[in-house]
Amino acid sequence: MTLRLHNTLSGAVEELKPLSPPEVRMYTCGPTVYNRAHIGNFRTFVATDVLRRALRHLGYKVTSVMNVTDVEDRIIKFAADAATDIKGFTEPWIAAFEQDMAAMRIEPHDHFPRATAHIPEMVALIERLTARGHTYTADGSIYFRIASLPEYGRLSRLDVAGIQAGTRVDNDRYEKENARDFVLWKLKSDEPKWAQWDAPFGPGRPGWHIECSAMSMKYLGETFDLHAGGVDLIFPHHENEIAQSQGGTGKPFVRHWFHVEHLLVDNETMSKSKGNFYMVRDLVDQGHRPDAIRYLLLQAHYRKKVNFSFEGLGHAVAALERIHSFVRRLPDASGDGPVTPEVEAAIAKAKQAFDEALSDDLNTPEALAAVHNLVSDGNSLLVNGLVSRSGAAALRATIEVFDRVLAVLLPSDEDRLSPEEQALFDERQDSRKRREFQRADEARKKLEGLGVILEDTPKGTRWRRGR
RNA sequence: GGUGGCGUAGCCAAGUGGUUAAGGCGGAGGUCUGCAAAACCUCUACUCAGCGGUUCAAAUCCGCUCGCCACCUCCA
Repeated sequence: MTLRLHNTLSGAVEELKPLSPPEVRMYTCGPTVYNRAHIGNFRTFVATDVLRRALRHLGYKVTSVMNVTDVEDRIIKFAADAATDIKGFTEPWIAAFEQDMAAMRIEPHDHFPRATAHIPEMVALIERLTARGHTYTADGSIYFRIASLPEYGRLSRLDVAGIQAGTRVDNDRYEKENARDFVLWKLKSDEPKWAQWDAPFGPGRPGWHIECSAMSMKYLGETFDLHAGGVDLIFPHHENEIAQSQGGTGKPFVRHWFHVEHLLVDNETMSKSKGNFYMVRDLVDQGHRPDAIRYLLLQAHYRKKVNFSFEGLGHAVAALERIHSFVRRLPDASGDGPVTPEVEAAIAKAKQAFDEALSDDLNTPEALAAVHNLVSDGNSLLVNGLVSRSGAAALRATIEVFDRVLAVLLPSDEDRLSPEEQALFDERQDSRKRREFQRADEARKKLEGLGVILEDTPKGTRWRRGR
C-alpha cells in the first residue's frame, strides 16, 4: 500500500515515491544536547517514529538517521563553565535523551551520528561549495552566498528579494554580504581549543546547518527520500540544508519534506519565562504515564497544533485504559471453536480502516478510531459469546499488528504486585470466599489507596493500576 | 508588512462537494454484580465562528467579516 504524505516542498499531499523502492531513506533532525528534551521536541520525534513504523507496516523498508547536534554556542559555553569539554558535557545529555526516547517508545534509529564525529565530512562539503562558487570569506569565517543559488527560499516560500530589502538587523557581528547569508565555518578564536578543528581554510568550528547536510548525505546518499523535523526548522535550517547540499552536489537533495506542527501548552508556545515548559522526564517522574503522553500526541494529526494539558493527559489515560482493558480480558474467552465470521468481519473492517488512515497523510487520530471500533466490536462479541479462544488470539494478534505502529496499545506485563499489595489481594480473596464482605471491601479500599483497582470477573479477580 | 495555518458537541478530535457529521473523554438512564470495577445497550452537534456567493447538492469551493496562532530571530 502506498503512503500519501504532505510534502512541504509542494505544499500538497502527494504519494511518497522512494528512489529505490521498497527502501525509504529518511533523516530526522535530532536534539541539541545541552539539557533534557521537552515534550514539544517529543511531539516531532514521536511523529517521525510513527511515520517510520507506518512505512514499515505498509510494506516499505526504512533506513532511518537521526543526528545529534553536539557542537553549538550553548554547549561550548556550558561545557566551559563546567570545566569540561564537549564530550564530557554532552555525553550525559545524550544518554538522558536515549532514556527519554525509550520511555516514549521511540525506536532507536539505524544511525545516530554526532556532529563532532563528522567534521571531516563537513569540511569536504565546504570545499565542494567553495569550488562551485557558493562561498566567501569574511573576517576568517566562511559564508554561504544565497545569491548564488536561484532556488533559495523555495521550501519556506520566502520572498528572498523582499527580505533583502528589509531592515531586520542581524545580530551576527561578522561582516556578511547579505543578511540571509549564513555561516558554514566559524572562526572563533576566543573559544576553547577543544571547540576548534583544523581545516584547510583555517581552524574553527562548523555552522549549525552544515552537519545535517554532511551527515545525511553520508548515511543516505546525495539524494534521499524523506527529511523530517519540526515546522520551525523549515526556515532557516532546512532551507539552508537544501542550499548547502544542492549547491555542493548539483543534485536534488530531498524528495519529500515532512514537518510536524508545534505542541502548545495552555494554547501558548512553551517558554521558560511562562513557566509552561515541560520535560518528558519531569512528567514521568511526577507519575504521568509515558504511554499516555504518546497517546495524547497521536490523538491529533501531526500537521495541526496540539495543546498539551493535564486534563488532556487524563483523558488520554482513560482512553488508553479502555484499550488495555480489552486486551486484558481477551484471555477470558473460552470455547474451542474456530474464529467466528463476526470476529473475522470486525478484524477485517478494522484492518482496512487502520491502513487507510495511515496511508492518508499519516492520520493517526483516525487510526486510533479504528482501534477503538475494534475494541467496541470485540467487547460486544465477547458479551455475546461469539469469541472463541482462537477468536481471542486473532483479536490479540490484530492489536499487536496495530501496536507495532502506534506502540501504546498493549498493557505492560512486567508490572507486578508488591509483596504488600499481594498480601492484601490474598486477604481479600480469602475473605470473599468466607463471604466476609466487609473485610474484603476493606482490603479493596486499601489496595485502591495504593493505586490498585480490582475487577471481579467470572474467571477470577483481575487487577490493574489506576488512580 | 510578507508567508502559512486554524475556528466542528461540555472537553479533545477526524471528516474538506453527495448515504444517519468518525472516534475518545465526560454526562444521563438501563443491564450485569455481594459491593465495586470493567463491559454491554440507549441517549448526549437538525449542525460545522458569522454573513454572502457558486452548485441539483457545501462543514467541505469562492468572497468578506470576526477571533486565534505560527514562521519571517541557530526554537522540535
